[in-house]
Amino acid sequence: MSAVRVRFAPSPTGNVHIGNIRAAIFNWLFARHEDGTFLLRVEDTDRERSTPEAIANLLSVMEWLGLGYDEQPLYQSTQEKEHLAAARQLIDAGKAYLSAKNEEGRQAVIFRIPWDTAECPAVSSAGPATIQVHPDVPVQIVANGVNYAQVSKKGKPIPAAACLAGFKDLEILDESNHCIFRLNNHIAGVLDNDRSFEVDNAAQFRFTRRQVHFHDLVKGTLAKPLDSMKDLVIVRSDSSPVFHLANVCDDSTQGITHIIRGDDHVENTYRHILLYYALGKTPPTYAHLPMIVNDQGKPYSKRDGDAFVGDFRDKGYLPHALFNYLTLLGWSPGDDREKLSREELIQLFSLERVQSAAARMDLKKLDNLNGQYMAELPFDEFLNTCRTFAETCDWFDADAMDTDYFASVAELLHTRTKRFTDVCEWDYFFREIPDYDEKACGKFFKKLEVRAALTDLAVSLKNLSTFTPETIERAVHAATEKHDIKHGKLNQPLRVAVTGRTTGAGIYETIALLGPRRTETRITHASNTYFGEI
RNA sequence: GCGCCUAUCGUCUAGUGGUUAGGACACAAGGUUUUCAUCCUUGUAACCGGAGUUCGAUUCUCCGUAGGCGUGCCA
Repeated sequence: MSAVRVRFAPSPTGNVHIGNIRAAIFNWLFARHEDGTFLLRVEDTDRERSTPEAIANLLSVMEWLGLGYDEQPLYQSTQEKEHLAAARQLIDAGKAYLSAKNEEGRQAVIFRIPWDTAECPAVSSAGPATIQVHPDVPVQIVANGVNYAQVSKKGKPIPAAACLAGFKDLEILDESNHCIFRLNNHIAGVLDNDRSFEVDNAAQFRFTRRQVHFHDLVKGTLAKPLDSMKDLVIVRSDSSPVFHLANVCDDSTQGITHIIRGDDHVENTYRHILLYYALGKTPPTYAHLPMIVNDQGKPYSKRDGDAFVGDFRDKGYLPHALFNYLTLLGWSPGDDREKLSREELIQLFSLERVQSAAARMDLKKLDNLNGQYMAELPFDEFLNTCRTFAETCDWFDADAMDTDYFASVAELLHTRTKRFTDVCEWDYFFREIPDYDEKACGKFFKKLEVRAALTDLAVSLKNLSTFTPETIERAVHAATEKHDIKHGKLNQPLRVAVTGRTTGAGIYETIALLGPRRTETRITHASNTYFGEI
């Protein structure tokens, strides 16, 4: 086992989303490829929204997809003491401070983006910088940062704020370029919260820009200037730890070496890295995955019901088909292979090959892949799952069901089933009279000779001594010749007369399965109902 | 507004400083199947725009454009 330790850290607040589970899959694949450890951490600190049902759903979805985790899952709610201790540590070290009191007289804990970055190798200088400032709005320099107004293109003031650390060596200049304030002269007092300043008539900031940077395994080297960051709340005034703190603490205690997550977290990463160093830890390696978007190219929202993993299971997809399809969203093995076994995926997976643009779900392609997996499913397994899905269909009658007959239907349709929900369309095998596609009836029952041939067939099929695909084929052939119909031109009318529809398995096999009685009844029904007047 | 990220057929993607820019899904045509589906063959279809570097740019750089993410006492 290698030193690699990764985790999937969902918050159990409802159904598991497809984008989430894709992150889980990539973590799992990376861990297995590296012979490392894959952990589950349940971020259940949102007590209002985290429910036992959601946790059960999460666990069942992971099991369904075969995403086995190593070690016991860590429930974040059990770590609150550790989180608060970390906050205490930061306060004691002067790296975090308390907010102003709220109405109830309580205070939040705020992490200060560090002014002194000596111990933080992720911060580097980006050279001198200037920002235009609107003179109408006084610049405030206080313990929790700098408040000022930028100048819009139209010359209007736009409120802005950033952490103190963003403005190393800050000089504030007035409109005639005179320096009217030097932060370095006052920084100690400001940080200690003894001093604060309000500077009028400021026109420009001149300072040394510093930035946090890290190397992302997917996106390369990324950086963010400190003057676009603000100090952040790490413990709310009700004493509950905030995501950023909890996340960093737990990743640290779980010994996570690689954080693989959606790229909506890129911006958080800069803050997390700063937190790691402030806590005396070294941050892990990061890899940010592109988002999965809906067929409109938009981010999935709660309204995209299709996006829950459980829905794919309910819609009759095979877990490995979904798994395989999801690996192809934002990743490829580098050659033309697409249908890949789990072993192949483990062997081939690498974060370096992950795409950085968002990927769209293509349900058609998923269907195709699912059909491929479906076709090679062992028949017993196929049959059992068909049975489960059939039970949800309105035509299914558990008491009256002939299991051998059901199995024969399943066998006949096995290779043409793309999803298990297709089973519901097998209704024409089980109803006495199926629903008829009237448009198809109009089209295929038009010719007189076809009607006559079908009427003949109702009788000749009924009188067959043995009722097999071969004998049926001969009977159809005979009727075709007798009524001077071209080869094969009776098959579709016959199919419509017997099944009500234009597609299905081979028609002889279908009729053989239905049996002589039902066949005759249906042809007669079709004749009476749809042949109409001459 | 500001910061960051992204951009190859309709979709998922491969790929390269010089290629007939490859594959898959979808779509279309033909073939096999006396029928349906499968299957086989073929076809339609892409380097976001503009500059620059270069003998040569889809590939490198810059500027646009479009989209995404972030800018919370949400996660």
